[in-house]
Amino acid sequence: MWEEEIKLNTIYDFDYSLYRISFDPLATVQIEERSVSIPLVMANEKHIIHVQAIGTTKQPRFIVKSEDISRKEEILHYIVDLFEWKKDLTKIRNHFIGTNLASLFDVYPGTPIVRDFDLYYSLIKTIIHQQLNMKFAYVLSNRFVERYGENVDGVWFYPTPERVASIKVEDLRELQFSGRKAEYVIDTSKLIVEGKLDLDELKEKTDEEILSDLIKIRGIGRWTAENWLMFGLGREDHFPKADIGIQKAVKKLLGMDRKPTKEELEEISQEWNPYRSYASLTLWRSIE
DNA sequence: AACCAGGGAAGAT
DNA sequence: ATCTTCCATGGT
Repeated sequence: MWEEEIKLNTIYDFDYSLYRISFDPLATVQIEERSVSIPLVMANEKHIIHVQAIGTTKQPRFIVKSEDISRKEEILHYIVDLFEWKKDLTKIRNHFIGTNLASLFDVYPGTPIVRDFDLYYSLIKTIIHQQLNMKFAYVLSNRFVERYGENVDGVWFYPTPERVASIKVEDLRELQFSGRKAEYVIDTSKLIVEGKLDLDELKEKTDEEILSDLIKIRGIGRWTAENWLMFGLGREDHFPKADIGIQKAVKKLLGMDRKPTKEELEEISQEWNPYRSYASLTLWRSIE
């Protein structure tokens, strides 16, 4: 067992991270204790990492704990990367002073990109959630994880690509996946197992390269690819104009009586560059 | 009961 | 290239 205290030199609203993570009913978030237990597979070993906030948005401090002392540095590196504790959110908030999002960034300072714990999880979850309301989306996700994933000491480890590649469309139909969605999930997993899709390799490429690579895969469109860039990789400058939540938030922001058009979204997002992902996060947050 | 949901593919123009 | 239709199922 080891434990490390970490102090940040930026604003950072970790309670919002916990809130977002808790959208997933299978996530092990303790809101009162301000902590989360995170599953991490490293070199085929399963680790559980406990992260607890002990500071404030203005002065963020955390305690990170886990078991395996021999992996301490690697695990800390993963956590700092996952929660983006080296990003300067103060600078990013300042970028929005004087823009059309100034008031929202005033209400919600230090909103981080809340990244998914794992690249494969992020992609498959996004495919499963396509076109579904959040409630049913998580019902499907949970059935999927409970049937094909693994629970260790109360923490769920997401199904592996190998496991998912071996299941059949009918198996997922039983969980109330549509046939099409079942194909997308299984076939994408097969691509990964066969080495035709390497998410860790993709990570090194530019946003544009990743988008064009992912969109070639059946079942992955622009919305899914952009979501993966944001929530899988934490890329800073994406504005998912196709997302219904974003459209609603902009409609509310501008007091419109209809959804904004693509052109209008393009127009108002210009001044957010190069931090459009943070603008998107804050917009989503404004309607949650 | 009708329309929507943090879409995408395939077909039609 | 851009617009429509279909897919599939629960939520409101």
